Amino acid sequence: MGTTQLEPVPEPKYWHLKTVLSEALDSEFTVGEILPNERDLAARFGVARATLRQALEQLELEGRLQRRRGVGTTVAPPRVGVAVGTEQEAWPGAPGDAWQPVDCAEAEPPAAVVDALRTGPGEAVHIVRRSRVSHGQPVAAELLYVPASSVPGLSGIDAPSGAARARAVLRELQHLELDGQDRAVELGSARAEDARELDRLPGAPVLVVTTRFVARGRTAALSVATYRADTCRLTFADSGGLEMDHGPERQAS
Amino acid sequence: MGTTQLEPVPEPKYWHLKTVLSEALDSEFTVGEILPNERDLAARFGVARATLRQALEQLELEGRLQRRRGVGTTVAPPRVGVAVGTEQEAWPGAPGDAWQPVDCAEAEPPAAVVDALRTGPGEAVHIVRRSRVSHGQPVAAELLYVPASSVPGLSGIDAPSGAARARAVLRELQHLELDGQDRAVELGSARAEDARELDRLPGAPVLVVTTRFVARGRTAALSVATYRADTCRLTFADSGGLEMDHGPERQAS
DNA sequence: AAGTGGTCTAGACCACCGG
DNA sequence: CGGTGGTCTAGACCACTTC
Repeated sequence: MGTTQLEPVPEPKYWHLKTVLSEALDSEFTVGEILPNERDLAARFGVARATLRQALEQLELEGRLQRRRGVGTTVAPPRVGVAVGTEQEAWPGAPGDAWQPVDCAEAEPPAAVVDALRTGPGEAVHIVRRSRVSHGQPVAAELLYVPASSVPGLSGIDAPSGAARARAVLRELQHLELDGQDRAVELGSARAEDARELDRLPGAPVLVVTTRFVARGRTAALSVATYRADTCRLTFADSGGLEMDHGPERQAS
Repeated sequence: MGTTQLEPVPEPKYWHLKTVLSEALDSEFTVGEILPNERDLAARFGVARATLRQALEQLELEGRLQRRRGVGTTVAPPRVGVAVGTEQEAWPGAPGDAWQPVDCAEAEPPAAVVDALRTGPGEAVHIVRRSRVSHGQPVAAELLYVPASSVPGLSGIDAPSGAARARAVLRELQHLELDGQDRAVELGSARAEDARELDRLPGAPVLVVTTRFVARGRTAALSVATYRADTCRLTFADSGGLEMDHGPERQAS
């Protein structure tokens, strides 16, 4: 038999470590349980803390772990399915949508939004902030950009402030006839402000869902929603109406 | 004026660095241009290489940079929009879909797939591998799980191998009437095999799109597609039919 | 105050790509 | 071969939570 060559091209330590930890999580830990601290774990596996952290970071990215400064590392529950685009053909703020208005300001939007809205440069829009909660945890923060021309009813009104004003903008939106909407999903990292609202550190990975609402051939509103990528699975019930109910759902591997 | 306190609660260096680099990318670099190497950049900013790398990692995650071992770091082009779920109500392999069959095997699927397919334990399924190319670059790898019961026409046939067999399975699928489909998107990290196919390192961030195809009240096929998260923006044209054509599209910030 | 995860350093070596 | 990004180390200090 001679010498058995275990790793002709050895895989990185952190990768192997991640696999080992992943299997341990499946077999020896229960949801919510706290792991030993990083220094102990690193010592136990005979690696530097930085290497151990590289493995933990990946597992957190995959939604297997949850880490909180000053507290510890815990086994994360399975990702929650969050419905996106179920209420087809409805404006934001339509009865029964999952969002809660937070406040509203009138300001000049960032350049990327100006592009999408095709508003003139320097033109102010209503910016409605909303948040979304699922299972008691905040899962998403949204910025909804509404050009003044989409909500003409608001022009002369003495604006209330905060959430009341946000609701007023949403109410006005419903008067328009919605022609359609399209949506894009991409990976991003949380801005400092979103991170605070999502109870994460700045730079945390998020799924950015951009939705364009079209009325009268124009983009009447633009929603940019950032979902916690570690805890959320975005679900799209395109048709057929069947619920996607597939248990713990590990990544097929 | 006294001493101006710049950072009462200083933000992390890597975060500040990322901002500085991001602005430099916008103003002083063009797509495809190569940046100075990491050791030089770190020295220029007066930080350790590890810290500089933390900033670069974030920028790569956001699709602003592209790094390749042995080559260097280049300014990435804007993310490509990849249509997902445009061809509503169509089986995989329907004429004109974006995927290219690679090969096909018959094997027992992972546990998570068994759950979703509701096949019995130990029951083998056809596993079709497909790949998707956009703008000359591979953007996604797919594993399509098809229970034998969904393609009865294949049972007695002497199976051809490789792509031909994959095409045969897809052809058989079209005979079923598709009742509906639902889809989920979540963040994952590339398995070693997918990473190779996507020209990335193992563990690279990917968007995992799971699609369940329903026929006769059962899940007749399950697709698990992993898209490069750094280069892809998944687009869903839910309705209205308007193209989403919003230029360079930075994250609204 | 004690303990946790988060940031940062300075250095080393490795795997890969190109000329 | 030289240069690049990728991995790994051993240590230090900081920010935060909890007791």
